Amino acid sequence: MGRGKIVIRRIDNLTSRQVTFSKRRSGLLKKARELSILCDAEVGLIVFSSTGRLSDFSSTSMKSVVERYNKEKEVQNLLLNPSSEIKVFLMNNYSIK
Amino acid sequence: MGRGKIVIRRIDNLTSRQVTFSKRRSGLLKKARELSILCDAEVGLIVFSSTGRLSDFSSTSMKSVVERYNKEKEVQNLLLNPSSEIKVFLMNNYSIK
DNA sequence: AACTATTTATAAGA
DNA sequence: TTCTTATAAATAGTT
Repeated sequence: MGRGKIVIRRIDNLTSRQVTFSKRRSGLLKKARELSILCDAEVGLIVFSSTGRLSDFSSTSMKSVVERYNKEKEVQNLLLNPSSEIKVFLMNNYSIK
Repeated sequence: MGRGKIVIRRIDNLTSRQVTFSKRRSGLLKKARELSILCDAEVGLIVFSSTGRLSDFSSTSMKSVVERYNKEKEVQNLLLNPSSEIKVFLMNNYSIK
């Protein structure tokens, strides 16, 4: 989106990289916020610049988003493990495959 | 960006909300990835749809992004507390204000 | 920090 | 849901 098309690879020039970071970080945060509002989604976004500066957005709180993420990943891991006794139990007792 | 301009508020119609979610989620994940590559940034993005489905992107691992985030927030909290002895120590011994 | 030419994202429609 | 397309929005390169 701009005067020219670009290839998605690391920008070598430091100044250009910082300018692009500044512009795109704003855009990304805006779009994260819009998605959460428009679609009633829970969103957490963490960005560290190459110089280590932190930007973040969360529709609720980052803590709750991350906790929910960790819980979901635990469940996914259980279900991904074919030999998991818990998976077998869930398959046998619920509609989970 | 589309046939008409929209206001950023929750989309009432379920179908429209799901369609918009699908499109914008893709766009957001893409832009998160692009930012991390172009600008050498560490990015973590977590999205739960209104039905609870998880999407995520992380340039490194979500675990490391979240750990870095938590560390940074701890430091910020220390520095934000004016009476913090640690802050006073840092101010006196380093160039931190 | 602004400006704009273009690209990209996407809202609405098929 | 997938594809299309007109238009809005983002942004790359410039000033």
